[in-house]
Amino acid sequence: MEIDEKRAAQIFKALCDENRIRIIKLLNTGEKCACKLLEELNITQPTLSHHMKILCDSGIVTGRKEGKWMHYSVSSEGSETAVEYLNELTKLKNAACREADLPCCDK
Amino acid sequence: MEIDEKRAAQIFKALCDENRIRIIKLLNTGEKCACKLLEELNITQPTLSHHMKILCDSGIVTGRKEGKWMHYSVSSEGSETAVEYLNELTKLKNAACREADLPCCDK
DNA sequence: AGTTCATATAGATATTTGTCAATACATTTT
DNA sequence: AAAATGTATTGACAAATATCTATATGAACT
Repeated sequence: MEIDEKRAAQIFKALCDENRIRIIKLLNTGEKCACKLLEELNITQPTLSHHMKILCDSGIVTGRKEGKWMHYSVSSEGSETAVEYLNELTKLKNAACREADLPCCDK
Repeated sequence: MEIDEKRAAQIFKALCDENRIRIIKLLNTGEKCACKLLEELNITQPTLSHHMKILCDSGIVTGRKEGKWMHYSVSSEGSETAVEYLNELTKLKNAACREADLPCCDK
């Protein structure tokens, strides 16, 4: 897999705010509506809406509108992508893949 | 595992900048010294130093000083922690773990 | 149609962040 | 000891971000 830096940054940016981490933890046990999330977080409704947009745009969370209510849940597809990106980034490439496997700065 | 929001945010914050993603990609093929990284990135030396600090503080990268040179590599321990955090956050808890497994906003 | 309620958007603001130039620090070499 | 070299720190600044209040949008119910 080829890592697109911009896309990777977007995905991890969605995860780099404490409140968004809390939101994902709340969605961890299943779908929840915005009003439920709002009860549990010390933020205003527009702020929640802002965070949900970032989470949905990243693909990690999906939203479902039902009447007046928005229901959010963790997207298994989106989070698999995130995990793949993280694995691909951090796993050491094997020797066959390396061209630059030379001692560095051996001056 | 219990997710510490602050720690999780720190880990993912390290990954949410395009240049830091590029740095990790460069470390993907093995340890590299700062000067080598600097050659490949369109940033100044102080900016690189700043990014390396963030990456090291997050645990994802480790640094090794050898004379004048700093050698950086992806920490397998740190990146495993990151993957664990991401998995723990995004995997749906099974029914036994849920207390709140009720339809939400069923008004 | 008008009211109510849940969510989204707009605009303002304080904080955080990425960046650079200048300088300090530390280690090697002469 | 002095010069050279690689990296870290400081201070400044512009851009991005998280937050709020106020308002708009949209859907359900009288």
